[in-house]
Amino acid sequence: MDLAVALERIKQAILKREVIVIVGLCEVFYEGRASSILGPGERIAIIKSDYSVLIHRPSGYEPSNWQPPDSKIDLKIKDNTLVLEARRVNPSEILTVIFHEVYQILSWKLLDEADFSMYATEEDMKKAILFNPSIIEEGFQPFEQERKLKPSGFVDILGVDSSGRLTVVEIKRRKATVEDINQLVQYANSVEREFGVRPRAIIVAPGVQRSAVRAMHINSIEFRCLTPKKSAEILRKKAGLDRYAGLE
Amino acid sequence: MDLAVALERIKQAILKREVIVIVGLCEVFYEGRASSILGPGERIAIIKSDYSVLIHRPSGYEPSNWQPPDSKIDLKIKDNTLVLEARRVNPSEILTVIFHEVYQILSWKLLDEADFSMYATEEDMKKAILFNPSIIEEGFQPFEQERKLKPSGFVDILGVDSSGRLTVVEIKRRKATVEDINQLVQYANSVEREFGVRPRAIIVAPGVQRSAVRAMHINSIEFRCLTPKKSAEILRKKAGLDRYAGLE
DNA sequence: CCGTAAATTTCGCCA
DNA sequence: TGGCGAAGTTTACGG
Repeated sequence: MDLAVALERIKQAILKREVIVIVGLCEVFYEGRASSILGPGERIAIIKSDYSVLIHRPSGYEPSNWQPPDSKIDLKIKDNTLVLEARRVNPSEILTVIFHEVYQILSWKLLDEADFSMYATEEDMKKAILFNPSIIEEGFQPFEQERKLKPSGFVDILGVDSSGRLTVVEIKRRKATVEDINQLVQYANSVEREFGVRPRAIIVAPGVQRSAVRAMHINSIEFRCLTPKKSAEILRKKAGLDRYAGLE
Repeated sequence: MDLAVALERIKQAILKREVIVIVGLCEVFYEGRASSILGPGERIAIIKSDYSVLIHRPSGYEPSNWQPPDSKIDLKIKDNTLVLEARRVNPSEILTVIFHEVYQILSWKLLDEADFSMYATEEDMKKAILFNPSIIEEGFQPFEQERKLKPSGFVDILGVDSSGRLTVVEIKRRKATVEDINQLVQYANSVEREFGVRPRAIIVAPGVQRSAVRAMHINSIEFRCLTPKKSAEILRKKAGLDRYAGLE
């Protein structure tokens, strides 16, 4: 495909706020927070309506190179190549794609206003515990969420157990790591400094990594098993009850 | 575009190990480690040669949904829609894309064997320090890298200073956070338990977040400023010297 | 704009 | 295969 024609085609599509797919033989250079060089190869470049740029190789989930939304896009012909530059400031970064050949250019005005809903997140686990605190243990009463701690950090849930003892709850949607345990210990320390009493500290997660079990026991951290999926089920049941209540 | 034709076109392209781009109006469902629902909208689906699948909305750097390489891809016509399923085991996950309309299907056999080279990584920072330890301080002598610690974690560089004192070095390519400081404190504790002496602990990074400065001073962590870019320059100079030595 | 933490994080290394 | 940590992580949510 003639590069001058390609350039004009891309410029028009950008003006029309279309999503553009460019297929061709290119080299890619990136300079910014890091630097990278990718030698010649056949790839797909995507310029989205929000001026984000993606370079995808024929394999792999991740783009080899990219520029996030609102990058400044420049196009030019140089030395019989089509040069695509996408710049960003703060951090100052530049992505340069040099097309030696362009096989095809496609563009579409795409309309996509749909909501994206995600379930079984850590947030859902927290909601499930707040809806049914006995997941932690019988008599547990949450009284605060996302409490900011003195030096830094946030407690997921702060509450009291059936005997009135202050309890710190940390939630993870994946197996708890030694880092997670250390973090919870820090949080418990902060809470102790602030409240003047040593709180119970409970990690809620689908499991605990083997290497974290030691740290858990040493620091008297307790564990409750809860998966994101189970939490989502609890919330679905709650939603059903709410709807039923609404129909009465 | 006729959906039966679209289906046949995609199947053929998969057999030929081509990279496929499908543009159309679709809904997307994901069920696995989490769940998500994305209502109808116009998007680009990409099936790569390695059987990874990406769903890209008209904006944003990240795909709204995806399946990593080696997913099992199934296609069928159902209720006047084209259904694309990409399954994965371990973790068990399924991505379902329901196309109500397919505007265009494109596919190419792409050849891309080029090496991807990244510079100014944390690894480069470590190499720069090992090449020129005076970056840490005059007389610093590294004697081990990536030393495994007892409960968990790795020390980037272990060495001795000019007075022979054991020194732990942690490297970060970005401003050090309070989490990074805590991690280094844990590492220093581990090293102290193992060697029986309290080591110096130095964080090497382009800077320290304001909130982390307190934690740094409290824990007697020292700071040396080094950027990934500066490290890459040092390594380039070294490469130049090596080449020069080779020519002599 | 900084700080903090989640993410279907992915990816690569190494035991 | 699982653990471990980096990443140009990105993104979202506060203050």
